[in-house]
Amino acid sequence: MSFSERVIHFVRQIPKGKVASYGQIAALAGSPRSAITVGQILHNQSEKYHLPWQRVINSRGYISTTCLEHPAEMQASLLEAEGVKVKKHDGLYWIDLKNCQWQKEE
DNA sequence: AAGGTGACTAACA
DNA sequence: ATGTTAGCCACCT
Repeated sequence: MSFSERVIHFVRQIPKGKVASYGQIAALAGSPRSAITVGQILHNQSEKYHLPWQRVINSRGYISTTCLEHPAEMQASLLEAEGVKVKKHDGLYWIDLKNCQWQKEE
């Protein structure tokens, strides 16, 4: 099972209404320093694997996509549609991790 | 197959 | 406290 497959596996486990950070997923997938790679995988694989890519954000709770095909505003509305409170501050979207971050149970 | 890259982070200045 | 920098490492070309 490759790293990307594990990433996909865990991203799919993020419950509706919650979010996780790239680092969090990377750690679950067994490579804590590969947060940025998680982003690459989501960028490339989200469509073909039907992933809830919008539930993965950076460690500060900000939406950090720079991808034109999947802009931050799209991600924000997807999250809002799931019940996640997305706030906007100076053109940046952010989520209160204290309330919305996914805590995976062991 | 090798090297560049980035939807990240944590550590500095 | 905020802005910048330098590691990171699996993915894609």
